Amino acid sequence: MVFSKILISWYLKNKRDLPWRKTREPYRIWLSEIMLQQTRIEQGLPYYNQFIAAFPSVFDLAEAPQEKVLKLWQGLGYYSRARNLHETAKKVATEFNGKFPKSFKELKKLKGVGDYTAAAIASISYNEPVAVVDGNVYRVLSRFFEVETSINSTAGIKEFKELASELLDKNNPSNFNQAIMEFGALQCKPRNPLCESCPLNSGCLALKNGKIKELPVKLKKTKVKKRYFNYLVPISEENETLIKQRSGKGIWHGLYEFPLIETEEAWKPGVTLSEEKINELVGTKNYTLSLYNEQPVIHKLSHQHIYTHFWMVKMENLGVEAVPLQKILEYPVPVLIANFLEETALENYSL
DNA sequence: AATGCGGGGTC
DNA sequence: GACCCAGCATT
Repeated sequence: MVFSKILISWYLKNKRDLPWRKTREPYRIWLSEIMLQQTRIEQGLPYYNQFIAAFPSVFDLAEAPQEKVLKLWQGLGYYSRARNLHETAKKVATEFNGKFPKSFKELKKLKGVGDYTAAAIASISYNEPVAVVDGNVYRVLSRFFEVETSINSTAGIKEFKELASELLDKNNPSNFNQAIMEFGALQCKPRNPLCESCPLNSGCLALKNGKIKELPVKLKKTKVKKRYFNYLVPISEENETLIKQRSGKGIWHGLYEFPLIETEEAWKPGVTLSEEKINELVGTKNYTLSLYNEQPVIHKLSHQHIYTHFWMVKMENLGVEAVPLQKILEYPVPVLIANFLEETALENYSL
């Protein structure tokens, strides 16, 4: 039997019941694909449902304020996806009359839509015969064909794309693409794949040669950088605080946070913060400072470990940018801040 | 070609 | 602690 036939047959029997599998609407397929980039289905699923409920059409998404989009995205990570999502929605709504481009080539021009996502939308929504190559595909193909080319090398990317294209069932690109990904997620898992029950085990070269654990090959380890954050949590007698939107290229661009003092070194017991900087950030020298947590909260991201101290800063009043404590839960914030707000129930705070 | 970008799950 | 997840944009 042919590779593609076995996969599709396995898929039809084993596929999960997922909301984006009940439609071919490009809007819904696009939304699901953006959300699932580098994201597990279990993590993305509730976000998808909330987005569809809040924004049933691309026009609804286009018309929403950015803050509302980011708030719904809060906790999903890689926030540039949400910003690009919104920008693309506006473009599709206003320039394309709400219709998504109808080919791989045109889809790829949309912001946030790369090779994988364009292939996924084109094949699933329009039956265009273009093969997807995601982490699942790399794993399945590298194992079955015992390909040792690194999946994050230029040569590897090209080789796997060509291999996937050859194998693609051109009469059923939608099912083939979803089948190979679902197969990678459920059967040919990264760790402890289910080889005994695998419908492809008789032809799998890595299994035959004992190379399952070595494949796929991926070069370079990610090195983790340590950072030291001191958040000032201003609280005025009016029960107001300060919260600002992050900008620039770094993490959490577009999300809100308290005034931040980042240091090069870890905080040591007994050390306090520079009066000058506090004055600069909260706009007064008349404040009472108290450290909220002696033990740092360690927030772990893929490439950074952020050692965090929160400092309560009490003062009489804040400037025109002050935000009522009751409003802070409306802002999109990093999980690090959301956890702090959850723990302190700051919106109910009063002096 | 290399790097940065989140948060959560698994082992 | 290391690796991975329906990747992409930028440099």
